Amino acid sequence: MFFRNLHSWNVSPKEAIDIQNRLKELLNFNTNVHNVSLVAGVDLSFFGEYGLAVIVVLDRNFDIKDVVYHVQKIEFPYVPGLLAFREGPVFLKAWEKLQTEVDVVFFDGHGIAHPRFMGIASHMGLFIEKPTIGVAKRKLVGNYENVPEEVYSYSYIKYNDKTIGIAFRSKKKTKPIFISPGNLIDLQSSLHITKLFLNGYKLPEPTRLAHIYTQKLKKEFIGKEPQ
DNA sequence: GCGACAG
DNA sequence: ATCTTGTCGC
Repeated sequence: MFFRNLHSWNVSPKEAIDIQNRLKELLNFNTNVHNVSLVAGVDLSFFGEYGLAVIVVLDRNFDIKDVVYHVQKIEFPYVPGLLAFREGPVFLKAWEKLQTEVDVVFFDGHGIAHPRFMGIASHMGLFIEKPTIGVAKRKLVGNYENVPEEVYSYSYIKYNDKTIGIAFRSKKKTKPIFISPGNLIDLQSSLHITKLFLNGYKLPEPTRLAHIYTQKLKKEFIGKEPQ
């Protein structure tokens, strides 16, 4: 699949922050996402010096239509707020291998619910030029009021007087998940489409399945390839 | 200085 | 994310 390379990945943490501040001006949330038939879920696993990215494509019946993955060395350290610089390069290599056209892409991490509105879902959204949604298991920045215990209840995440996402109770007796738009989609649509792909678990099916593949493929890889 | 801190 | 088994609760 195609993607636009907006900058070099061989940068320092400080340069990465400058890039994020520059790219955030390119984000667009005024798009209407209609006819969502195929979506993709992205996740990564790690072993040794390597990272393994998986992209799973699903239809609205949760049937798997395609799966691609890519393994390569990880160059950037994990720094809260700079996740895209660690996982982005691996994801993009897997994205190049994808032959199936999708309507929306779910990422395991935040979209604009980020100190500079450039979480991995937003960052990758600018590269692949497709609607992206960030679904994280934990908060990065912002504040939100207590989310009622009732399923599907939610509260908005505020950061510097701006609404950046939603803390959403996706399953009974489970902590909320954090949903935020990446690029080319608005907050309400992000919530709506995420609900569309929930399948009885805390995390939406695209991301949940991508995670399962990421763990399974890693084990196969460790057993075959010499390290 | 202290607390927060995606994966 | 990853290192790792059982265990408490719904």
